[in-house]
Amino acid sequence: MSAWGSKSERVREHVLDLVETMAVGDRIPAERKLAEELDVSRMTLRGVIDDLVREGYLNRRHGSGSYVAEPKIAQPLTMTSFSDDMRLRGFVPSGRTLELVTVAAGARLARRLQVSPTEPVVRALRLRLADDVPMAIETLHVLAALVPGLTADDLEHSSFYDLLAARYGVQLGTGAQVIEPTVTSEEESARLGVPVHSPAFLFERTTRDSAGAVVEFVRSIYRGDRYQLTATLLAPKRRDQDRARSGPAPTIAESHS
Amino acid sequence: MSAWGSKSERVREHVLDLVETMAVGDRIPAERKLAEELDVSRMTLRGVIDDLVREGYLNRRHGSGSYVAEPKIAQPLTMTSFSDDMRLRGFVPSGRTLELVTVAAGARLARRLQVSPTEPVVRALRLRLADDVPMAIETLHVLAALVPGLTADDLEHSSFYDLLAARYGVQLGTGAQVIEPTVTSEEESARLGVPVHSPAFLFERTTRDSAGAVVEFVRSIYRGDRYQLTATLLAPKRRDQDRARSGPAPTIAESHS
DNA sequence: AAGTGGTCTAGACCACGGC
DNA sequence: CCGTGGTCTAGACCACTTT
Repeated sequence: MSAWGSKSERVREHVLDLVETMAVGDRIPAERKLAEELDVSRMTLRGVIDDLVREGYLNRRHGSGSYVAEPKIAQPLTMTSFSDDMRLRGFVPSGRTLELVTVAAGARLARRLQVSPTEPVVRALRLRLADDVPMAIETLHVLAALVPGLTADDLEHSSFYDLLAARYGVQLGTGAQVIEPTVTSEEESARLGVPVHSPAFLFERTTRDSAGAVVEFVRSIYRGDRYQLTATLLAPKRRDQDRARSGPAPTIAESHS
Repeated sequence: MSAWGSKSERVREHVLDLVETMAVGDRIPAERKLAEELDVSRMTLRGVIDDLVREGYLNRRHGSGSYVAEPKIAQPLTMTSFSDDMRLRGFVPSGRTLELVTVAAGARLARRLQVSPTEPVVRALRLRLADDVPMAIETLHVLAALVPGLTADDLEHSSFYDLLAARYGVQLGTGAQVIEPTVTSEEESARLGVPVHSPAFLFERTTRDSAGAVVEFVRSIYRGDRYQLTATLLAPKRRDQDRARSGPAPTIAESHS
């Protein structure tokens, strides 16, 4: 996976399109057949299918075939915005921008964003709703220089990550998110419509672009009565004895209760 | 990856051993060279290295080489027991079994374990400590028939998963873990040594064996002041337009604050 | 230019599932 | 039995990094 016009990319699109036209549980064509149809070697097709299986689109059954997977109840958490996440789960996302200001980063935030403390930073406070029910409060910090002309309206009507890509040409790389349990403050409780000191998740996310530069720092409070995390644990690959390192990483997913 | 004596398995062990003798940042031999040394094709070796990269042992640099990766600060969460997790992080794990009884499953638990409500079930209540500091309270449920002769002492001196494998011949498959934010009850607070209503994680884990049968149901309370979760988000694979499905799953890891 | 990983090929044989 | 996925091969050529 890398070059845009690579054979794998093209095959991936084809197979993904195919999967989307099929029903859950349907068997996709045999690898040898599909590879020939798409004019690639079987190994190339297998690489693509391997990815799709890993991503949860397909299941393999040795000796039987590859089948369109059940859409996960708990969708994997991707680096999408809240909006995309909610849509993925069948909710209508919306948001209200409670605050949108440009301020100097300050010491703490400057360290997070890896910039000078005097660097102008856009701080946006957003209430996030799913089906018009408050779900989370999000505080977004992003370099002002990176998003000239950003308005509250932008944030309410499109995914911030879409904006970053489409308008500002920022290609996202990896991100790290720390998750802690917390309880809501009075202000948070009022905004979320939950009792004070309700259990909640605190998410702190630092996102980088594909070059490794910090793009944003986001602090979110998710109400614990409507949000849960689901981790799928995989059996570790056997190793004759334990080492100082660990096995395969499990996946995590968000879901609603 | 599957058969025990497969070439990939053997190669994996070799490369993993090699990695462990090298320092972080060292470059491993070139693929062509290493493949020849291990008497496999380059493609086979690449498959193994792909896995190791995914698992965080190695980093690849196109045109340069593959390098021993920095041990992750936040180790990936594997299907290990609390004991192994703590050891992995440099703590000395210990535990006190507060209760070990055999009871009828009852309606709720029977559904979780997928057995009859009258089925005898071992319930163990354990206090988990890291460096002698209470870290979590764990309630373990497992079919009594699966673990004949299990004693409180067993649970204090060895990993339950090790026990399952070594003494009872249970091979673990996948597990699902739901994570919610909560606050500690008075009893939990007392046992963990934290103020009442402290933020905490509630973990509910259902583990299956390699055949898909439910092995255990575990409910754990982790104190939120000493435990946090870290999710590594991966950039989604590009798709010309958004579809009803999502991209690659991120990894999650536990770490201490 | 030389060396490295990235992609792809056109086969081969094995292991499992279902008819 | 046959069709399926699982593994593996011995190359080829491309793209990138380093010298």
